[in-house]
Amino acid sequence: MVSRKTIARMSLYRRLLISLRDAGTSHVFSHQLAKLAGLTAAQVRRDFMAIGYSGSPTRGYEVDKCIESIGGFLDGPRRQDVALVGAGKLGRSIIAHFAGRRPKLAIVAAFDDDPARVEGRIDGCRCFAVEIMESTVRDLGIQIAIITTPPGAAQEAADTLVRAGVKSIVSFAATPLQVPEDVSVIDMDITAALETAAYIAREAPAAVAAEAEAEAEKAAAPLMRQLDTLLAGGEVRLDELARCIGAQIISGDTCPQRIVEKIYAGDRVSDLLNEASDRTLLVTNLMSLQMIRVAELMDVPAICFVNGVSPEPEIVAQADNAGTTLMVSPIGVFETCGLIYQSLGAAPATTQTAGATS
Amino acid sequence: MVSRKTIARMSLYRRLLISLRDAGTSHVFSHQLAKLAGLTAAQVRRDFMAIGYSGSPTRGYEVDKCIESIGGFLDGPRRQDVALVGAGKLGRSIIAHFAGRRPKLAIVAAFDDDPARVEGRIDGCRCFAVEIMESTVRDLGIQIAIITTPPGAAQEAADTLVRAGVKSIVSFAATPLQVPEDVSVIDMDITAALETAAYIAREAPAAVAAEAEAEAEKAAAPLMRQLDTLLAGGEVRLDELARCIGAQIISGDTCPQRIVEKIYAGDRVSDLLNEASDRTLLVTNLMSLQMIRVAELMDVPAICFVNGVSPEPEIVAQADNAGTTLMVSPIGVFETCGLIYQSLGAAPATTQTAGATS
DNA sequence: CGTACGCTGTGAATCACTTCACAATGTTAC
DNA sequence: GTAACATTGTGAAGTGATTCACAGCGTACG
Repeated sequence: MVSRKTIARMSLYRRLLISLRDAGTSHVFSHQLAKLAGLTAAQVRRDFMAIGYSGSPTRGYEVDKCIESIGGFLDGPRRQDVALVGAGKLGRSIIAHFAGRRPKLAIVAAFDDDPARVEGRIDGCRCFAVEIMESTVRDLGIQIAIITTPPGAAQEAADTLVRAGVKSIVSFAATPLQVPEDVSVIDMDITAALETAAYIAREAPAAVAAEAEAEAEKAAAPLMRQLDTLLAGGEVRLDELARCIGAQIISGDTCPQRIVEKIYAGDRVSDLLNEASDRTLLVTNLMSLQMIRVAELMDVPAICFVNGVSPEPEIVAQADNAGTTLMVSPIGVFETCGLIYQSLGAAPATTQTAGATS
Repeated sequence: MVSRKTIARMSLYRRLLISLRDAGTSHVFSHQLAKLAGLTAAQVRRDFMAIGYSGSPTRGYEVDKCIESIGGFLDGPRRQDVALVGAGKLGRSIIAHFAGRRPKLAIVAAFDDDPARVEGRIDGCRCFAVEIMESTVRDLGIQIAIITTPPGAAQEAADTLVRAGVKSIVSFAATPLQVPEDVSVIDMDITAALETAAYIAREAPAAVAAEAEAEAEKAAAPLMRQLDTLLAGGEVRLDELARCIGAQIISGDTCPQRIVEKIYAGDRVSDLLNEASDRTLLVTNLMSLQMIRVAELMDVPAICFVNGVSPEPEIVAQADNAGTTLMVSPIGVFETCGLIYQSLGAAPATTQTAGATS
């Protein structure tokens, strides 16, 4: 009833929503989620409609409730176990990827024909010989499998799995699998993906005026608001900007030449969600891990703390990890904004020193 | 003009055709190729139409010519180089997967932030530090990249790649990437794929009566889901243990002196897989053949049923066969565990009545 | 109290992709 | 030589997913 694509998007929404929740956001609008997911707002609303979750016209969607609703839809009432065939590098990296991630969905057994790999443990998942795969999978009642074998072994593995009662297979093998029609295969064809990428890279019709236009439109659209946004006409490099205000770059100095064309001063997460972009410098006096996370989420390239504080190592680490440049201005928000404003040269006044942790 | 899906299928067709050629086939009909690819004949014909390759109404498509035509469409005139960011297990397995595969499409450089990986060679592909990624990618004129970093680093990697001139990215990161619109991203979301598979496996029912039955059986199985793992420090012989709790040994009395140092109480097979060893006594109230098989698989020396049940002959036979000792305690799981615990002599509390499938 | 706003939910329209259906065509059988 | 056949190539129809566009609604603000 619900399409496969919608289901895949649900998985994505949930991950995004969890990030938002961890960042302290309680409500989110469809267009914000759409931006994060790289989709349209209408798409997001339709998808939520499909699982019967409703938001409020004024507040948007409640993050917690929404995560829960998606959970009720995606997760079954019981835990579902997964088997993996082919414990090579790819297989092992997938096991590692899921280890302890979703409690309701765990790769519990791996199978391989290489005796060297059998009987070992890979990230807490046991590896068995393929010979016992059919009986084991059947006995464990496993209905989901991942195939990461070489192409030659994939079909045979699939046949065995189907006999053992598997209903759904994710295949990374470079071979299309023939299965009965009550079994479904999700094909992750890496070769096809790369070759497609190559084609697109080559035939990309050198984006033209269309893009410039769209970009301009986008920049123009979400501007004016009563909040503390200082909009500069031009663009500035981060390192230049830091120099102007006498700020010290603490972290992420690998790319100080990133460009900034907008400044947001404050710490209201919800405003940040609306205003911030990958060209926004965030000036804030709230030094918290949460802030870094939100910045990361919104692709904000840099954060400027004020009053000469020294961020805790944990914060610096998180920023480093996220690739967010961190700088500290020796002066306050107001003065920092003022200085930046001045150095950017003119434009009327919208500068404000607002904030207060929502 | 040609859709992304069509391009991906081209890649697949070519691989299938190459297999056919290697098998000595010179001509192929659309319906044959369709069967191999898991598509319809009409689809195949349309796709070939898109690249302007024609077959003969009577002989079908000429394998050699067809491979050539697809090559002319998919491959560029020059070799296209590919960069890979994130040389973890997944990254390395992808490098290995493509090593020397397609002459026109080669992963020529990998990048990682772990110094331990830098400067090494992975299947003939050099690994560099991320710091030099932008300049290197630009200098090599690379337009295609694969991202296999952890989610936190993916966006930054993408930004750097875009700055370096990359036009097309294949991403395995669990984060949607924000890129300018002249750059395209092919998302291989493994998490979404697996969760989709799980959903399909679960909702797939409706097939047959047999399956409905199986479903019902399964629903009944995990009734007693609170698993209680009682971990004892010491070692005990099986026959001693049986005596302590007043259990009757039914089968496998050949080696009752086997040693037990751990007790697992419950019937969650997936937990069993992780918890059980050849020194674990399994206390369970689920008397099924399946349980015996799992025990056998894990080399569990003994199973203790509870509430004084009488196992069916079939079950006893299977246990005998497997050399698994079978005993029946006259009391319930909780009491059985308690008694054993006590008899093993204290140790503070590690008894848990945990579980409950959230 | 009323007006204006911005968001959600959703029918309808659009778009993208796949399948149908059949004329055109070369091959074989006789 | 021609009738029967199986297959291709393709316009047209169908199907499924996405986007548009707007009614309805709850809130904020005057």
